[in-house]
Amino acid sequence: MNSIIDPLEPDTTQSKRERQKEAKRLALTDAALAVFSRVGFAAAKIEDVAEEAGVSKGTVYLYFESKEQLFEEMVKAKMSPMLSHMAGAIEASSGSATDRLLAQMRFFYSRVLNCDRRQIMRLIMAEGPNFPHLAEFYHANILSRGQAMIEAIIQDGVESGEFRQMQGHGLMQNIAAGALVAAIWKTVFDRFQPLDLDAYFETHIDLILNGLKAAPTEN
Amino acid sequence: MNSIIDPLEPDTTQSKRERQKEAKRLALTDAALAVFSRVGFAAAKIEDVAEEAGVSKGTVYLYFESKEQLFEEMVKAKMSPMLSHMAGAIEASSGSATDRLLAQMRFFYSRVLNCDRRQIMRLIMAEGPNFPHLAEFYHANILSRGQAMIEAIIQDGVESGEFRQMQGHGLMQNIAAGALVAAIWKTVFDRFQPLDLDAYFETHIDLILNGLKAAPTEN
DNA sequence: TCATACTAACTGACTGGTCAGTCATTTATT
DNA sequence: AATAAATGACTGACCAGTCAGTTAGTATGA
Repeated sequence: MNSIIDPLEPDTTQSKRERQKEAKRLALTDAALAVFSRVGFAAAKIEDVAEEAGVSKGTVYLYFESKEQLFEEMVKAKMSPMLSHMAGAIEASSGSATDRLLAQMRFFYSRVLNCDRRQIMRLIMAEGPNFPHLAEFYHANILSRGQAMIEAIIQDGVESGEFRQMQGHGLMQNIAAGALVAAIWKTVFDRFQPLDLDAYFETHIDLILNGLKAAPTEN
Repeated sequence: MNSIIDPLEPDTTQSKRERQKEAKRLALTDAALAVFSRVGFAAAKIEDVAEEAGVSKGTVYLYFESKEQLFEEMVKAKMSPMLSHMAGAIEASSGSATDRLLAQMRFFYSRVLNCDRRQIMRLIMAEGPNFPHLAEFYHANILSRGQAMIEAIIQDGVESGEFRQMQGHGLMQNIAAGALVAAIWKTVFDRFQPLDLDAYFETHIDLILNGLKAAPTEN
């Protein structure tokens, strides 16, 4: 229970209080994601976030300066796993370009679209204009990296003869677009026309890979 | 000035009052689009809409029952041109499937993405969960029709040998996705990384048409 | 053609409810 | 005992929606 038991364990140098504080911070960002997803930023009540996290309203303000800051911190916290994955993925380069592109897309579908993280994408689009900080952070840390990663893979594919040469303006956006639309559809229109994510994923990669593929008998 | 001058003119049977009322209604929906686009539904003030339309706050409530209704009516009013176009487009069927698909996409880019109407798409995505009525209307009137139109074109293309057969789940969403993402990018990330809509359009159709194209030497 | 009465359209000060953020007090930990 | 963490009643700003009062347009009669 105290730090004497295992003084070398990297994260157990924390006191009980520090661990509790960290757990509460996590509970708060989880609750914030749930509440903001449900009703959007403006209509979300701090009191509801507090209740969902099992604390009182005042406590929220011990962890976050303001509603705005809570929102921004929540997005950053929820997206950091994506960041570290992307950082690693740009380096790793085993397999064909096709396989690597597929692996990235599969990762994105399973770790973002198929869980509550997809709500964050909708929130960024919805609230982006009101949170220039956040839009900039998201662009600099997620979109730019995603773009670099995809463009590097495409470039390799062109050199290996798997893909044809395309002029690149908006290439990343067009390739990722299907995934984004899936996130939106699931959160807005699914009740009227349900979307089967697995089948959708197949259509998406089929269309994109065929779209990128070098023509076998061109010229 | 009065109706005796030209009693047969179809739209001049209206009194001066009626014409003014119609003009004011239009001014109000225009102002509402501008204000809602700028700050989102919740943060928008009715007083700002009123000021932008050149009337006082009370007047807004002579034309619309509530803030919600103003928002929904605005979306419907701004989208009705799309509706009539789509209704006609499903019938008209000259040219190859490729040409028809291209024509539809070109129309969408020029009449929706390249003007302030693209803000509506972002608003639907942002506010959709809070406006089930509106999401349903949008799905039933815009998305379903768009889907029917695109699938009909694809089907014709398959029969004529232009396109390959694809299993259709989410085909419309994947084809239209690039356009949606362009709308979002323009309104959220353009300031950090500007998007040239014309070049983007070229990439989009290039990727989609190549993705749909039947392989020349298959089987 | 003007004067008058009538009515539709508009106005903006006001009300009532909501909620972000505060802080004196209480509770838990060391 | 000392200190850190948590609480929730409270405050002040904000704003959707109202309505008594005002203005502009229209119809009628002299």
